Order: sequence, then structure tokens, then C-alpha cells
Amino acid sequence: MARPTNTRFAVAVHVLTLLAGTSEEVLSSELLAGSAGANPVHVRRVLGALRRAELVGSRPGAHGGWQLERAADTVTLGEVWRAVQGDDPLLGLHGAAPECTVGQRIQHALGDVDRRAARAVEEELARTTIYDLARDTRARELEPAPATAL
Amino acid sequence: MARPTNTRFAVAVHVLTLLAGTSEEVLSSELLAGSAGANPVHVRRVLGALRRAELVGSRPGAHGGWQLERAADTVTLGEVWRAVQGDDPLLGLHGAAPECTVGQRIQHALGDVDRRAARAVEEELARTTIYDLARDTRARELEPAPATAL
DNA sequence: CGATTCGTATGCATCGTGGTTACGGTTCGA
DNA sequence: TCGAACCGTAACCACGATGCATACGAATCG
Repeated sequence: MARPTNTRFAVAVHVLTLLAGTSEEVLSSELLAGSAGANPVHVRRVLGALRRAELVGSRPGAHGGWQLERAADTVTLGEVWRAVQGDDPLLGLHGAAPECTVGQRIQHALGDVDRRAARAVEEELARTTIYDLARDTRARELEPAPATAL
Repeated sequence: MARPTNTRFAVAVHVLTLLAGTSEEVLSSELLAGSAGANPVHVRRVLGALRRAELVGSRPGAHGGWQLERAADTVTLGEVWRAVQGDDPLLGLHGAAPECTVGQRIQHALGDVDRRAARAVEEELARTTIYDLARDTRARELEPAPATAL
């Protein structure tokens, strides 16, 4: 929740955008980590989750690396979120007193609320694709840096 | 992010529901903490945020305690979320390599995505009020415990 | 066979979270 | 007037999650 020092989603989006925008066949985790500001092991762990979701593929060995498994405009941020986040609760739960029936009811209701909120997030994130980000990034990259930058 | 061990929102909703459902004038933080499965200091910290949002009020001294400042059916969970969570990022950010313009663009885009997701959560949460929870809880409390209970 | 890169386990430092204790201020009632 | 009951907040501590560093094995290419 809430206040996540959790960078997995951001790293995943960052890496996927790079993979979508490159002309290379594959990119190494070390290169991706350098751009994302993380270390290669962390990037590989995140990419492992994305591979289980069949969003990316990897090739070991010399000249190995990572590549997109699907067209960038079919990969929504909602899928990325689900791949990285799973079914973890979004809002956070708590442990009410077990002897309090009221507390149990509230916990149940909060579970519903949490699921609805998680679905709302996924639907909102589904409105953006990796291609959208790669296109925007590339477009701005070609501009001569607007005077109103920052 | 989101794997929040953060219980503030849940505690806040729990406590507000209790305040909405009681016939007492005020409830002490010790009583609220007992029901919510937390300690009084934590509850007071959460209630402090809710008071700053003018959702609840407190009265010190003997026979003091907490009470709702507004009608329960006008307090949405979206307001509670905002009061407790503030503007903290929902999805989590990361620190891209500063020398990488692509990374900066992605971070900027992720900021937009995060704000949109946070707004989606608030709008979804705004569909439920404390009164809804208090009513459901009370209604079920009066039932003779359904046979399919767990 | 050696270099490169993935895959994963392990240990570690850091930080957020919540519990605990403590102390001061406020209100009520004896 | 004084003590009890509460709020308000600070300080410290323990626990768990997160991410980094290192290491080692497996796979692939030259």
C-alpha cells in the first residue's frame, strides 16, 4: 500500500519499454539493469515473473539476453501488474479480534472492497500498452528537447 | 504496493464502522483497539489522520473518547483512503539512471500512470460509505448465524 | 575449451510498520 | 483540590519486506 518501496512494477515497465524500443535482437540483463538503475539480479527476478506470464523470453549463453514474446501493442500495463503483483492485497488487511463477530464481518467486507479496488487498478492500467510508452518515449527522444522541459 | 503490511486503512475503516454503529456518545481508543486487534497508540495515530480530515473528533479527559464528526452515509471509503494514505504513490516508483533520457521519460510516464491508478482506486472506494458497512454488519449481526458460516 | 549470460541461492543492509513504554495535558467526579 | 481516566505524542524496539552483493552452476556460442 500502499506506500510501496516496491519497485518491481516500475522496473518491469521500464525494461519492457526498452525491449519494445530496441532494434537489437536481445538485450542483456546487465544492460537493462544499468538503464533501470537496478542490479542485474533484481532485473532477472522481475523478468522471471514476466516470463512465467509469457510476456518475455530469455536465451542463455553467450550473446544471450531477453526479448519480447508478444507484440508491444498487445501488452497492457494491467497484465504487467498482474504478472508482477499477483493476487497480493492492494489496500492491506488487518487482524481483528477473533471473538468479535462485528470485526469478522468488517474483514469480510474489506476483502470485497480490496478486490474491487484491485480490479479498478487493473482496468485503468489496461488502458495503456507498452507500445504506448515506447512510442511516446521514442517520439520525445527525437525532439530537440523542448524549451519547457522539466 | 503494494504488498502492504500496512493496516492503517483497514484499522481506519474498522474503527469508523464501530463509531457509526454504536449508541454510545464516544468510544475510547482502548476499546476500539481491542476490537480492531491493534494497540491504542496505533489506533490513536490512525484516528489522528482522520481527525485532520475532519471525519472524527476526540474529547480528552475522563469519559472522553472519539466520535464521528459527519453522518456515516456521507463518509466514503475514498475519503478515508485519502485521509490515511495521502498522496503516496500507489504503484511504486524507481530510480532510473539519470543519464538516460529514455529512463527519465519512462519515469514521467509512470508518474502519470500512478496518478491515474490512484484516482481509479479512490473512485471505486467512493462507491461505498461507512454507513453501508455499518448497516451490513449490523444486519448480519442480528441473523442467527447462517448455516453455511465458516 | 573458454567466454558470456542466464538462473538461483544465500547473506546482508536498509527501511517501513506497528508494538511498547513513557510522560504531559485535559476533563470529570469524589 | 486531588486523583482517575483519556487523549497526544515522542522515543525506542522488533519484525518483516525489499533490494543489493556475491557466488556458483548451467547453457550457449566461438
